[in-house]
Parts: sequence; structure tokens; C-alpha cells
Amino acid sequence: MSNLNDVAREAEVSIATVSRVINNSHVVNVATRTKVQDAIKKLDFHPNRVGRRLAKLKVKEGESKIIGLVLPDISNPFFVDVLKGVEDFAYDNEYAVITCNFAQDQRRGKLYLDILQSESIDGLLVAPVHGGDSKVIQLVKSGLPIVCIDRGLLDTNVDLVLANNHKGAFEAVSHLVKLGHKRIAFISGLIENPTSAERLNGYKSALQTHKIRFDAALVKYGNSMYESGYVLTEELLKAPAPPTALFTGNNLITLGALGKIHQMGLNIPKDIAIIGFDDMYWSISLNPPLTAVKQPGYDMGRYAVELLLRRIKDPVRPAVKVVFDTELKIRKSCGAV
Amino acid sequence: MSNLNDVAREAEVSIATVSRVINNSHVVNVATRTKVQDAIKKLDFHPNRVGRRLAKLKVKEGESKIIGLVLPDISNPFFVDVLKGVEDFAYDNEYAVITCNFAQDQRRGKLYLDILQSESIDGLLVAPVHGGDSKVIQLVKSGLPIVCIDRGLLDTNVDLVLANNHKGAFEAVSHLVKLGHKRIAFISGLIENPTSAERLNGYKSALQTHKIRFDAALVKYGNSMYESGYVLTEELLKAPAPPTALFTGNNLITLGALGKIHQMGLNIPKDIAIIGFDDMYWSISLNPPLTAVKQPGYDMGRYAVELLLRRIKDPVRPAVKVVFDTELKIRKSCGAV
DNA sequence: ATGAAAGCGCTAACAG
DNA sequence: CTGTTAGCGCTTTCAT
Repeated sequence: MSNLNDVAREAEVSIATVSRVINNSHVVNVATRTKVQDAIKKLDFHPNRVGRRLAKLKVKEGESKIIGLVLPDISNPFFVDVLKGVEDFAYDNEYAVITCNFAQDQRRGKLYLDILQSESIDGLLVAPVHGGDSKVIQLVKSGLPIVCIDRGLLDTNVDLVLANNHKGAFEAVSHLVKLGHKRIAFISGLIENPTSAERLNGYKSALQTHKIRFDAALVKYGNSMYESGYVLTEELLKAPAPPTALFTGNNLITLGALGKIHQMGLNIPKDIAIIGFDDMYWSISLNPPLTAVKQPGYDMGRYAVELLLRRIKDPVRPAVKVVFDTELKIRKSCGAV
Repeated sequence: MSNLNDVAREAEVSIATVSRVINNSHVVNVATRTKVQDAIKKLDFHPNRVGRRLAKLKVKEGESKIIGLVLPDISNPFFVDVLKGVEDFAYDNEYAVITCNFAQDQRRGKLYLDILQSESIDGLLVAPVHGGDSKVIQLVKSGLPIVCIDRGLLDTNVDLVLANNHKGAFEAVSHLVKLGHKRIAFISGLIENPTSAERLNGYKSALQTHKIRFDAALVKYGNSMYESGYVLTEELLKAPAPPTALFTGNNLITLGALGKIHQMGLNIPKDIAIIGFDDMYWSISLNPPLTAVKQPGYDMGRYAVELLLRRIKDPVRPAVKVVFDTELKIRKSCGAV
């Protein structure tokens, strides 16, 4: 691996000049620039990002061209959509992204945050476990540009990109009642997660709006993972007065519910209607095709990066909260009762 | 963010001593060590990984505690399994991993490789697009510890972790013929990918073993993505002499095929049996539950990291090729003909 | 327009 | 056992 010195020697200039060339400084003479560029090509030189980051540490402005992305659960297709959006937009703007998946493990999340911090990243995209995540709060206080995805931070002035969870849930449940359902169950994700709470609220609002009495026996609290969808669906379906419709709080819960329903030999939508929060691009591959609330994960990811880059350029601009609309994708999993 | 100097001043020692403490050098006096550790705690000091990486550049042995992972397609659940295995094992060994998803885009793959290289990583895990990937070959020649996942490199002495694609495909197709199928179609992933070629060979071998004539009209070549499963299934099913069974070359193709089959209103397995290469943990959530060839992606990921760490420690040990067995998960998607 | 030199945070000889 | 010092590759004043 060649370095600035090698190039400088080859081009017969100083390393400062080479540095200027690779940073597109306007002050370099055209002839010199060409000479340097030739040398760069000849030696197949790529500036070492580590050296660059370290040098940049001195100046205020972050310019290491690397951002961090901390995701709670990469098994969840929603987050892989987000990841794709993030990567695409970052790629277009010549940023590299370090992705960390903490698999719902708080200790691990904290470790990754520490690592990212000590990697001198320019900014951070994060979906905090809960609104009071002290490590993340400390990071924003330290001045690191941050934007939150999917979940915000309490009492902290930070950009946030999320979907309209309340409305999404409201529409889903309303759809179900319009179809004639009265006993609509809800399986919530981890309730500490603001997103889950919002969805639960949307569910309750819809019930209320349509004059259906809320029945606590019809809502179960899981942990946002496949397994909880699986076991809680069984509890619901084997109860004395089972629901006729099921609204699942996220992707993985939906899949778990589907697993249990098929295993019990029940027919969708005849025996039980189901509508999931979170769509998947292969939802039509399910049988029957799944009716679902779609969050635009990809777009959310893209936009989050856009906000982050703006924040990096302008650390003092006021924080914004961007709410993406959800869309109810009506397919075949919830016929009339 | 405090640094070595701050800690040294606080503990009233030199920065060298602090460095020794954070690197667990055995030569430090116990009293001094305690003093330093107190200072570290007090200042909430975390060693800057960038400075460390740069300093380490001098010495031969990689010790920056960071590895790269370059994946062709994070949409594919198989690769997220691999990613999880990689992350878990790396985490257990205090390595951070930079994950890059090049989304089947060669240019992007090359860029990421460049970035990773200039990040001075200790080693690299990669699933090369094809066996002749020149950038990866150049990297191994440069001495960077590398292990390949899922696909190897031509004429290059490099560790490789993969599944027994031939056997997996062979067993799947054999299962189908035992069920009485004679017209078994195969939708291949990108054929430049050695993995796809192996699976195709397994398919052919099984046919031959069971004395079924190979019919070129029954095999379609896609690009390993959802869309190709979708359209090629339609071609197959609308052909004059459609197959009675379908073997799909990967996860995404399976999902695409399922989408088309349901859209055409066909019954699985009555109208068309299907068996997919790649299992998903939620395969039982499909209706009917999918019969599939399972590759142990998670274990492959873990083992790949283990090999990589060994390679980092011992750059000259001979390369190994580790083949993981596949497992045929028989469920309900391919009844007797 | 270009070069010389200081310094980013850290490690690793080398002295003592 | 501990301190001093010379870099690692790069950016950025400050001169020229």
C-alpha cells in the first residue's frame, strides 16, 4: 500500500500538494495536479482513511466520511429495508456506513456505541431501545450528530424519522371492524418501545371510535420477536372466547402468528383474520397474501441519512421530527366475518 | 473525549504507562495500575481506536480488532443468518465488524473493498461475486487475511466456508422423484456464481441417478432475486408441458415463485410441488409449510470468523475448505404426484 | 501555488 | 518498572 510520501516522491512534489489534490483543493496548478494524478494512478494510491480521520480530529468539522448505524434487530425485515435505504443514500454521498446489530441486547448496544464513538465517526443513526437510553443521550450531549430512527429520545433535542404508528394501527383495526369483526386481538411488541405503545394506542382509538368495548383479554404483550407471536397467538386462539381477527404488532410477530395458525390447521381468513403491522415485499408470497400496514422503511432510511448529513453540516439547526405515512395494503388475509 | 494525555496527567504517570495498562501489559506495578485505572474510570476514558489503528500500522501483526464483512445481498435471509453468526462470534472475541452490502452491484462491491482496505482492517470475510473477482484476489495477494463465505476464489489459496450445495440439491431432487415427480423444473440463481452451478449440477446428478431425462426446457436461469423467481415461474407454469414440481435455487427465488403460484391460484402441492434451496426460520409460517434445503448460515458465519482469527494469528497456515452439510427439512409443500 | 512542519491518539522500541 | 521519543498517514497553518 502506497502512501502520500510515495506519491509525492513519484510526482516530485511535497506531500502537502498531494493532499491538496486528493481533497480537490482549488489552489493547485493544473500542471501539478495532472502530475500528481498520474502518480496516484500509477501507484494505485488510495488515501488511508485512518490517517485521515486522525488528522481531522483536530478540526471541528467532521469529515471522515463515515457514519454509524445501530440497529436493534437485523432479523426484522423492516430494519433491513431501513439498512438498504441508509446504505444507498450514504453510498450516493460517498459515505461509508458501519452497521451494528445489537440483537435487542442492551449491553451489546452500549458496547457498539462505545466502539462507534471511538472510531471517530461523523454521525450516528440509531434506533434506541427506549426513550431514556443514557448512552445515546450522552452521545448527543457530547455533540455527535445523531438522528434517531423509528424511536425517539425523551427530553432530548434530536432529529427523528419515524412512521405514523398510531394512524397505521388505527386504519388497520378500522378496516377489520368495517369487515364486521368485533373481537379483534392485538399482539404488541416490546411495550417499552414507544413504537409499540403508539400502535397499541392506535388500536384502542379505533376500537373506541367504532364503539367497541376494549377487552384486556384480547391484548397480549410480547417482545417483538417470532417466538412471542407464536406462543401468544396460541394463548389467544385457545382462550374460551377467541378473537375473530388478529392484529400483530410487527413483522416477526406476524410470522410467528402465521406459524401457529397454520400449525393449528386454521383457515385464514375464515377461522381467523390477520393483519400485520409491517409489510414485506414478499407478503404476496404468503398464502393467503397478507394484508398489512406498510412503513416505508427504505425511504425512512434514506431520509434519515439526508437529515444526518445536514446536521453534520449545520450542528445548530433545530431538530425536526419527520413522520412518514403508513399505507394499508389490503390483500386477502382478512375477509368479512 | 479524554485521551491518553489526560489520563496520564490525572494519574501522574507517563502516557506509555497508561498505554501499557489499557493493553494489559504484565509489567506494570500493581499500585500504578490501580492509579491509572482509577483515572480511566474517573475520566470515562475509552481508547481511540483510530489512533490505535494508525499506530499499529507500523507493526506487522494486525491488532486493530476490526474485521470487514462484504455481503452480496442483505435482502437474502441466508446472508442475514450469516451476518448474525459473524457478529456473535466477533462480539465474543471483542472484534467489531464493518458490514457492507453491495446489493449485487460489482462497482459498489469494489468501492467497499477499497474502503475496507483503507480502514486498515485486520481481516476480511467476503462472498465474492464470482471466482475471478480481481479486487479480492489482489487483496489476498497483498497479505490481508481473508476467508471466503459461500463462494471461493479461483487459483487462490484462501480459506473457504460453504455448504454442500451439490448434495443439498441432489437430496432435494431425489426427494421429489421418490414422491413420483418426473417433470421437475429448476430455477437457478445467477449462474456465474459457483454456488448456483453446484446446485444445478446436483439437480442434474439426481435426475441422472434416477434415470430421468434432463430437459433443458425445465431449467431457467435467473439472477438470484425475487423478481426472477416470479417471472421464471410464470414461464415454466405457462409452458405447453409444465412441470409438476419446482426446485428453486435460493431463498428469494422461492419467495418469488410462491408469489406467482398464489397469484395464479394454483394449489401447492396438488398443482405444483415446490422445494426451496435455503430454509428460513419462518418457513413453517408459509402455507403450506415449505419443504427446503437448510444451509446452516449462522454456524457458517461463526466458523468463518473463527477461521479468520486463526488466519490473522497465523498467516502462513495452509488454507482450508470447510464444507457444511445441508439438511432437507421435509414439510408440506411437495406431496406425492 | 507550493513546501516545511506541527500534531491528531496511540504504540513500541530504547533508555534508564 | 517507567519515561522519552519516534513514528503511523494525513491535514493544515504558516511561510515563502
